[in-house]
Amino acid sequence: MHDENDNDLVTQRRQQLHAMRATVPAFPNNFKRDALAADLQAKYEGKTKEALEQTPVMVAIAGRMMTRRIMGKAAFAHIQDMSGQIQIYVRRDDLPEGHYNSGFKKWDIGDIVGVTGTVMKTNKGELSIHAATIVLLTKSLQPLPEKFHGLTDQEMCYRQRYVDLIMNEQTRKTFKIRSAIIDFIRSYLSNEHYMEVETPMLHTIPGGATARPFTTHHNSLDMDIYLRIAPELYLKRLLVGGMEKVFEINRSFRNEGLSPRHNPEFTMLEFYQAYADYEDMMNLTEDMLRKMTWSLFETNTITYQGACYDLARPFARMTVVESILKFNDTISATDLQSLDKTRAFAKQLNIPLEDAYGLGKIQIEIFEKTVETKLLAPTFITHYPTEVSPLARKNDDDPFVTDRFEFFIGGREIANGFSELNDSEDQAARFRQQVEAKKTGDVEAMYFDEDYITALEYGMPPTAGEGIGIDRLVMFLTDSATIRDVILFPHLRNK
RNA sequence: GGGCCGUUAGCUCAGCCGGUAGAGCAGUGGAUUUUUAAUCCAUUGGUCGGGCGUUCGAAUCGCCCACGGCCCA
Repeated sequence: MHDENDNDLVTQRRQQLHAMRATVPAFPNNFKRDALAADLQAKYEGKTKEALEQTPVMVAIAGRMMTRRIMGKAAFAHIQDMSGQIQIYVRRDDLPEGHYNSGFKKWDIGDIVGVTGTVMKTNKGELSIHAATIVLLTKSLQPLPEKFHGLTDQEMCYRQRYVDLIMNEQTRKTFKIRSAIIDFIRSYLSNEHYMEVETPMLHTIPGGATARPFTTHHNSLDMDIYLRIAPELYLKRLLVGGMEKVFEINRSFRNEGLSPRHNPEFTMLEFYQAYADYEDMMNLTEDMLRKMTWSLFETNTITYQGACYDLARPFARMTVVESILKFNDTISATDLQSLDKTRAFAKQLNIPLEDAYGLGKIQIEIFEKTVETKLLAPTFITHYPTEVSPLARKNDDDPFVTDRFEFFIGGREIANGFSELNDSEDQAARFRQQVEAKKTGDVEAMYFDEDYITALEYGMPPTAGEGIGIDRLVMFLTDSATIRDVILFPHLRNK
């Protein structure tokens, strides 16, 4: 930010900084801390004021000054570091000459300081550091939001996440949990002997999902390329190569609208396991989520947006058709076998239909409209129509559907998995259907990926795979209403 | 895409039957050696999101636009 944009508060602070530059190194980097606020709280909270006075403990802490109360020749302030906050007690006569009046008293809330001193307790019982020295490590030029209400403007929280993180404990907590979730996934899969891999984000043929890609251009090759919409087809090439258990925690990109559940870039876990089927994936998912919640919260009961979810109980399982019947009294199982009757029912629900839609696609439209948001308790929905599952293996008993499931919790899709289609001839036929759909105007339909077919022709073992939406999972486990609350820098329009 | 709500000091918010903009916190000056939303006295600070219109006069009424939020598709 330039001087001409400064308000009075910034101008004052800039003047202080300029005055400081003239006398001392303004941004020193030689202060070594040896303690974190939360560790000190944990270690010394139980000690009495007297005990701490009898055996003084010297520590060095550093962090941002969040509050300050000056009472003449003594003052209190709170210092915030990555672990939490701790109070400091600063007395003029206990500091080197000049440090109090010409230093500390002139600094501002928001400044980053280093403090050495002894651990003490105040008369009111708050653990504090009695400062022996205090140095300014970084001058903050921008004033922080008000101490009591903090930053509440959601737009500002997203646009200036750094301020949100400084001010809001809940935001810090959400992203700590996000990190812990990803940690847990890595260790869980690693423990199951999965190998973490990295596949391209720049794709010459976007594939692995039905979605519109972002397009960009490679200058020296003079070719259009796409940001990946999913890593699936590359991961399955690795299965052909003999990597029998792989996973990738991937950023994928889809060129679609923004919503409380959609960000144009999002994080997915995809994992694949040879000699497994979709039921193995469901079992793994159930086990992993149960252990995850226990590992994170030491409970399997999760509160999300006021509702309670028990992940200890077995997750429900039902087919797409069963779920439609459960939530729609006015259509029968036989009707759902009939294209005409199902189409009429969808029209009754005001679902816009294309002529090209077959029975399976219409069933899924009905499912999304009437079932999805009602799947609150953890539920696997299985037997997705082959028409809408171009990469999934057909069911042996009923080729109209595939060996596929999606997982729902809180009315929201979290995961999608299936027994993989490893019949190269069937896959080629499915791709051709997708290309036809694209010709008739389906912008989300897939391209024909010849190299992927070639890979399958070398032989991919029977395999099952799954994708889990990490952002949505984090939303659920952090009680966040929107995806923007679980992405550090969510996409917003330019102001 | 449609509907509703919001945008006023650095932050959190009043003001909205039109009559020259206010509080708290932060800041500034002063008092204060155990405070914790510290306290006490004094005080600075605003293109009222942007534009156009109505009017003698618009933060306030109307229209358009931008950004955000919620709901619906």
